[in-house]
Order: sequence, then structure tokens, then C-alpha cells
Amino acid sequence: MSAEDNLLKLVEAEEVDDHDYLLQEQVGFILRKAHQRHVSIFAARIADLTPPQFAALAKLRDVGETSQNQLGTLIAMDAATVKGVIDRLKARGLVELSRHEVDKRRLLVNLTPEGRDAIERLIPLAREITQETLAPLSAKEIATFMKLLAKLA
Amino acid sequence: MSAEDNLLKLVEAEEVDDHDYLLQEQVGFILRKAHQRHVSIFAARIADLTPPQFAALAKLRDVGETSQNQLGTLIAMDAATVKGVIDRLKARGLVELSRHEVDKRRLLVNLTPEGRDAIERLIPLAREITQETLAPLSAKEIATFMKLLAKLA
DNA sequence: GGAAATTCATTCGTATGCAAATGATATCAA
DNA sequence: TTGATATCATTTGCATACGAATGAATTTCC
Repeated sequence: MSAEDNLLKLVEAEEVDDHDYLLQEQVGFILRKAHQRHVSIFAARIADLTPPQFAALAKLRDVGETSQNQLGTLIAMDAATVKGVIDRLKARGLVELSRHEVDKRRLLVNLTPEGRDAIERLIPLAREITQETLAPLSAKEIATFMKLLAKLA
Repeated sequence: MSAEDNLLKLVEAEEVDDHDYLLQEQVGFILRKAHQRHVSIFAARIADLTPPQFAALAKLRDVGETSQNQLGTLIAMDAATVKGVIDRLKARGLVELSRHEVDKRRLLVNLTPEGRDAIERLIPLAREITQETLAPLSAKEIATFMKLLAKLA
């Protein structure tokens, strides 16, 4: 019985023998491995920045100055995580921080000129990373996969 | 410039303006979000074990006693990561460790009776986690998605 | 206006995840 | 047989990732 058959059986009958539970067929396990592979491809092409750090710079390039919390929402990081990422980018001079004049709770984050240079320089590499990650799929499969993956995320 | 113009340009010239780089459309970013969502669903159903810990127990159930390194290979964890996971499972009495009699480098890992009870009890919940993670997709979409995801992982 | 609730940010603790260095053991090859 | 290699495990350091608790500032609502 194939993995797809098991999945169909699971969905349709909502019952299978416990002996049929195979870790390597579970979506969570495969998602984790696919993510690991992507991170590895990313690191091979962009050694001096992590994917979350790149995401922060790329999003700041899109939206301009924003609060740390808002940035976290945009790149799907909770407050504690985004703080660490921004701290490290600040330490490297790629972003600068300032207080919101009206709402003194907010910490505004913006690209420095060095940060803008960096993200502009890295975007072509990021395109290659996306391509290499998707390389096992045909163009048609890529379109299908991205549509379905977006539904899950 | 319209979206169709961009598409034409992309297809014909294989070159796009850097302004067209959108983080939220990149496979790595969406993979990370899909994985986050799965972990969140997992945590809601299985509060006392993480996905990597569950993976270790589930794989030990499949293959029986193995070395720590071999287990790491089977569940896609490097040696440093698997050590931490096994240490925590050992501290909770779910696995037991012993030295390989012949090859004294190897650290054998096995389920304790408590560990076996735990994984048997959790597998039905794990099925529900898989179902809930895939719930946004139809049965046919699930089959397609799993096939393509496996190619990427 | 003022108390309650909300929002923004920080800190702490725990758990992956991986690169690199190290030590112990085992295997290979001259 | 022994010296070079390879394998297994551990440790350290760094970087996410998130729950929970805390404090400061703002907004809501009576």
C-alpha cells in the first residue's frame, strides 16, 4: 500500500491500524525536513545572514520604518523572537532603532544605508535560493505546490 | 506595469525588477509558516511532548533498539540535537540507554515500558494532528501535496 | 476623569538546530 | 602491526522559537 493510499484511507475512513502509523509519512515530519533542506540551501548561498534575519531586512525594504512588533507580525515571529533578530541586525549596523514620538511604547525599526545595500545585494541570491529549493519540481508542479502550501500556512 | 507584463517579462527574459521580490511569496518563508502552524497544532493536542521527542519515540517503536546516531539519521537530526532530545526523554524515564557490547563507541537507545505505553497512547492523537494540519486541503489535494512535498524534502 | 483592559516591549526558561572542535573507539591499509 | 582514517558521541557557541511573567504606555469604557 502506497503512502497516498494510506492517506486516502485515513481521510476517508478516519481509522487505521496503529501499526500503520509511519513517522516518515506524516506531514509534520516531512514539513520539518523540507524546511531543513531549504535552510541548508539558504546557508550555502548566503553565509552571513540567517533566513529570519533576511526576512526582517526584506520586509523592512517593503514597508519602510515600522515598530518591532508590527515587523514581527509581518514576518511571522513572536515578540521575543523578533527582538533577538533585530538586536543582532542592529549590532551589525544593518538596522537602526528609534522611539515612536507619539506612542512611546513603540520601538521603530528601519534599514540603515548599509542594511539597504545589503538587502538589495542579497535579493538576487534569494531568487536563486527559491529556485534551488523548488528545483526538484517542474514548473507546473511548482504552481500546484505553492498554491497548496499557501493553504496550509 | 501590470502583473501580466511582469509575467511576460519573467517568462521571456528570465529577469524581473528587484522590486518584485515579495517575501510572502517565497517558498522558504511559507514553508517556515506551515511548519510553525503544524507545531502549534501539535502542541495543542500533545502538550507534554515536542514533535522531535515524539519522533524519537515513534521511530524507536518502529525499529527497536538503535544507536543514538542511527536514530538521529532516521529522524533527521544531527548528533548534537538528538543528544539533547534523548537526554530529556531519558530524564523522564521514556527511554533507557546502554553501551553497545562490541562497539563501545555506540550508545544504544531503547523504549522503556513507560515509553512504549506513552507512544502507543499518543499515536491516535498524532493521527488527529496530521488530519488537522491537512484539514485546509481536500483528499485529492492532500495526495498531490504530499507527493510534491516529499520531492522537496 | 479614572479604573480596567489592551498593546508594546523585555526578560526568563526551555527546546530545537547546526557548525566546529574534541576525545574515544574502530577500521583500513601499507 | 601500526599509522592514517573514519565513526560515534560529547561539548560549546550561536541563533531561532515560543510560553509565561513583568512593566510601561495607551486605549476603552463607564
